[in-house]
Amino acid sequence: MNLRAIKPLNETQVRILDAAEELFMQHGFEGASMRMLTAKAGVNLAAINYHFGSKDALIEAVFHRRLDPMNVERIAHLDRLEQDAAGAPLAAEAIIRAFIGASLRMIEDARGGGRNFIRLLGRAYTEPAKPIRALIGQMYAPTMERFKAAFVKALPDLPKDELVWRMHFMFGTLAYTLAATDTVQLIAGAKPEDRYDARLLEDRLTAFMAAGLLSPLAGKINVKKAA
Amino acid sequence: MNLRAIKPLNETQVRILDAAEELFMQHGFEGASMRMLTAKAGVNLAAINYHFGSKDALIEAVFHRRLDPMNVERIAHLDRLEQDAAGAPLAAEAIIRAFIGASLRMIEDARGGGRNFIRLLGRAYTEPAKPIRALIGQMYAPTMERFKAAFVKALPDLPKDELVWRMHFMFGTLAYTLAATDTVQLIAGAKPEDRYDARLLEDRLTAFMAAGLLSPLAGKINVKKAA
DNA sequence: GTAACATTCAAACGTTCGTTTGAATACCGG
DNA sequence: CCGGTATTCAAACGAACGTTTGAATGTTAC
Repeated sequence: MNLRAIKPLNETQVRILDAAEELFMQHGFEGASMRMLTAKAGVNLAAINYHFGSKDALIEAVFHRRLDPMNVERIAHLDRLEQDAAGAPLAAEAIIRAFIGASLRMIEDARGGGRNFIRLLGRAYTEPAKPIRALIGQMYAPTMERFKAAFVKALPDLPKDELVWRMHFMFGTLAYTLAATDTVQLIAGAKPEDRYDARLLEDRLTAFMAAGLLSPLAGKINVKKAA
Repeated sequence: MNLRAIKPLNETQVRILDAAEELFMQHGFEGASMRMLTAKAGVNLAAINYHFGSKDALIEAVFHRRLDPMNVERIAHLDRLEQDAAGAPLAAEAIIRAFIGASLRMIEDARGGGRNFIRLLGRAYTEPAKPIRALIGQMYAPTMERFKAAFVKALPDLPKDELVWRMHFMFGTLAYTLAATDTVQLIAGAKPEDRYDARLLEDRLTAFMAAGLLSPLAGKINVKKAA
């Protein structure tokens, strides 16, 4: 699908990618300048252009390094589930966990850059710059198709456009939860320390999403074109 | 609560705010330059600094113009519901509608700038720049407290920290849905034209959120500190 | 050891950024 | 009609932006 990971990264490239992950997360893609990035990485200003070509290409590389393996893992997980089920329909909760588990496990990578990337990713979904949204979109498209097919099989009675909407809502819930840093504190006395208890968060997210996905049809909804 | 709306806006200020709403939504706060903004508004480059003081102050003004009345409306709606109920507990769906209705109704303001603002708002929740997140946070804090109290009364059996998490998830679902422009098309053959059928979208969102909010406790979740 | 290549480095490139200035014009109470 | 305030305007400010350059340094192969 992508031929990018075939050439291994040297140390300088890794340092740049790690710095970019953190600074893009903190300041956004435009807000993090080449000088900030190279200073944080401890490399020369010209190193990014030398190793990646341009700032935009660096942004691409940041996403490819983490997102490609993440989506591979998601699909592999789903394949395994279906194989074990041997034709029987999967539980919606299991499909949801196959999708969100890859993200949440990376959050536990506390000292590595994984957590930075996950929060960056949550923000990228609503990034204004078109090229970035397009990049994210094309990186996710095959995974989304795969999971949509799995949901269709698991929920044969749910109309397709209703499913699309509910997948959209689920995706939003996940994206926002990953991106949000201090918004929980808005609502109440937050305990940021257990936001990153990935196991607990996965349970809560799965319960919320599954309930929304399986909620009964209102009946009214399907008359939209009959009027 | 805020003393900003007391001085009426002249035409130049309104033109600037409208242009800012659209360009901030399309390009982000850093991506939309003073020259772009003033050109779109049809005013001189110096007009923003003259009328608002700085670009950052303009950003603040953009949010205050729409968000303050929106939160006033939300709380008024909730007050009315509780008054009509005369002490009886409210349905969770009704509280949810009181919150999301104000946003969704503004989407229907098709030719006005309301739709632009709503999509901008959806993005601002995950904005990297700290001052902007802080601004949004303090503008929302009282409303959040008010709605949290309403949910507590409506769902007395739901543990408080569980409620906070579910409110967080609901907020994310809404924010992402408002911000998303073409991400739905990721999932399947999307029909962007009915994304802005606010009535239908409100039904779908309410059903999804209410199901998540009311989903049964997994039991396991509460053992987190007992272990 | 030296030629060939890869990488790092300091410096500068032209452009665009947000903001400021001071003169020109519009508006308005007397 | 005039004096004073409010607004608009063209021009310029210094700073920061992403990128390029060419020399210096490291690395590898023979």
